[in-house]
Amino acid sequence: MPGHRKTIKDVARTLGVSAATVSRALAGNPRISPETRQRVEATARDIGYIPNRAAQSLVSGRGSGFVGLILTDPGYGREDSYLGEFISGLGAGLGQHGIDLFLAAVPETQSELSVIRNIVGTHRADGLIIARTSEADPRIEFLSSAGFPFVTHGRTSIEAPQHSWVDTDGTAAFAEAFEVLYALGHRRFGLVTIKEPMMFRQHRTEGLLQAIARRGDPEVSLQIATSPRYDGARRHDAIAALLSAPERPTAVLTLFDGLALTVLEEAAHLGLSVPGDLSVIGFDNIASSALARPGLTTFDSETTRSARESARMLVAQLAEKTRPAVPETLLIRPKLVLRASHGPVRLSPRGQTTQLAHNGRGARK
Amino acid sequence: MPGHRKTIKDVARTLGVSAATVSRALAGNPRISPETRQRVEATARDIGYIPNRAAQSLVSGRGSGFVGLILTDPGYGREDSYLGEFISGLGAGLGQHGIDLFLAAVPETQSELSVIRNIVGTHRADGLIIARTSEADPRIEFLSSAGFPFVTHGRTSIEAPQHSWVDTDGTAAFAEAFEVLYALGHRRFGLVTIKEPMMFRQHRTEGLLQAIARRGDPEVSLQIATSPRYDGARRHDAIAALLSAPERPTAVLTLFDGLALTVLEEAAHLGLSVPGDLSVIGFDNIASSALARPGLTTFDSETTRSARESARMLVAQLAEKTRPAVPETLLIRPKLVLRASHGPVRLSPRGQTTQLAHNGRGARK
DNA sequence: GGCATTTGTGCAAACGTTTACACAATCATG
DNA sequence: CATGATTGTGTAAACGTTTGCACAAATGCC
Repeated sequence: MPGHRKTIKDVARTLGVSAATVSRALAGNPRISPETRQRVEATARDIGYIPNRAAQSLVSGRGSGFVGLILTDPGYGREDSYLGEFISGLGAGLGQHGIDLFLAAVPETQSELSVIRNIVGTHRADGLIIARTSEADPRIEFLSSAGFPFVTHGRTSIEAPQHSWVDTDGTAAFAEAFEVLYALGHRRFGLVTIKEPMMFRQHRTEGLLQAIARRGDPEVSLQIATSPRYDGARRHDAIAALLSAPERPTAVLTLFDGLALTVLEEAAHLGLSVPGDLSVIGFDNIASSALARPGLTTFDSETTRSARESARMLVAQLAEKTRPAVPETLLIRPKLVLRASHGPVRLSPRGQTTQLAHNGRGARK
Repeated sequence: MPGHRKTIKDVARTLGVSAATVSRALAGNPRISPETRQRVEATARDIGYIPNRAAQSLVSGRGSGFVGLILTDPGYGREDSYLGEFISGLGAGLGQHGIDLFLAAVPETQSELSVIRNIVGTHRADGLIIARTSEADPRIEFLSSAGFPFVTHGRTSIEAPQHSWVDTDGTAAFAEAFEVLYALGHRRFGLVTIKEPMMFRQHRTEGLLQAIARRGDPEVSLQIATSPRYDGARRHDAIAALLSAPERPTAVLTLFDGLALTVLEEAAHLGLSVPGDLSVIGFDNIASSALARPGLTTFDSETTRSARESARMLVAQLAEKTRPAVPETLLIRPKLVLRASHGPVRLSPRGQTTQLAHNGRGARK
């Protein structure tokens, strides 16, 4: 059977030219006559020739045609649809350019960094997408020094960027949330945050603190509840404590919707009406937020769009031979999705507020 | 700079042996003395030698080390966390075997089948995972006839399998749901289903119909509401119609949780109490189901486990040279997650029920 | 019409591996 | 001590492609 895969030589033979000519014709080499190119392309298609990528990349050192995404976070996928949305966006952004997405799982026995090192070493991928950056991120340091193309979803520092990234402007969003609530009369604020040093934690928190400071209203107070990211029980406890404090906040911002939904639950549990007794604003606009009672006011973080843009940037980076002197960055402003979990403050009978130090950091309950 | 990538020759040179010896030693060829193997391995590690996969697969015809997953469904990722969970499971299952996952997006301009054909042609992947099978699935036909290794998540036919698959036993689950509700006194049932001819639709529906037929109680009736899968408005309409029928069902099964949540919403809208006036059971146990009010009784479909098993099967298939005569299959029995959306039927004042024809198919409203 | 230039093509080497075959050294056997 | 088996290693070809170099033919110029 001639079931064997067609090679460039087969094309050459049927056409009576050399393999070199076929190679050049297919590569669009200008030294091949247009007429020959035509004939080559036709026969290549006819006999079903498909270039052998292994051979190609062996000789030309050309990339693998893959862009990698590291699958690490065990909470990925379970809690929300972040991963699904992100991947959909990446796939769409890359597919247009004939690049495929390659997912590397991190086995329990290995560190994420070692997986990255392996990918870089083996050239398994031509570039990497790094999701969910944390505050001190060794991955980024390694990739930068290795000169490997990558784009992060999430910034790492406020300073001038050393690499390309796409991020959500959590700073602006949280400032906006504060202003909306302040305008509704709220003065006692709560923030539900996580222990883990993710960049988005830092940005969103700062957005809130800066907005409070900018306002400069001494009546504004802020109480902060912190819990581990994936520990449901601790999360409930922390939030319950926040809501049952004697001077409990009348408005609570949360780092992401999952936390806000828990606030909603705890509020119901404690007999607090939302938004009557308590306003709640989340972040991300996950599917459950629309279904919550009351519907959660939150920010749409446009994960899919971020992913598509990340893909675009990485592809652009791969196309250039050298790394761009000044990396491309994109800050996406999340849109406030108004639903029913926020409203004007209800004048409480015993309504005195805690003082706020002007450095912007509120008293910790 | 010696920044060039180390080759097998570098190892050979530093050791004073031939490249062939190094290759054999690293491959575990038994004709190499243990002592030499030791030395080779040591120096290889020392100088940081990483085999060039392109060269390897060029000469040995060995596979690419990738397993592909086709990203097609635009609803993927948005509605629930299926994609995220599935990918996490796949990654975990494959990572253990040093195989990587590769995601191919389907551009709007191309059909999924052409993408698959391309992957098979280019040997971009050694095997494929096909998710969410539909009732007449050309993908499966093509892959089967091409002799390409693959595993599907979801069956395609009830008959003896021609290929390996992992699936969720929706038939048994829906029968179980029916029995639970029947025991609680329900006789008027509703089913919310979708237009699209997915396999899981068929299996789950049949499970319910069979259970009804088995019961043989002429008092049992079934009304069916159908809507397009992703059309929220039509979905609401169809469900509202079902719930406001004069002889509306007292218990509603839905094909998946998304539909059940809509039932919950519509019930609230119509002033029906759940589970007092209406029992609802979903399928999949998505995150929102636990947060719904009342908590949704549903089945846990164990997506992650399915994915892990799919990966395992595919890896096993790849390891064998020939396709197994009798494909491996796995039917996972979903576990009923009892929450608060179902309960005993409330005796209605005007409680006569529709007759049920004995072929098991109920009257369509 | 001779010469330089342009244009199109072929030859052969190279990329980093694996592997069939050959061969040298060692060893047991008679 | 010759013989054959065993053991370990080297040689060289092959995988399918790209590309530097050479070269023949066609073209332009004086």
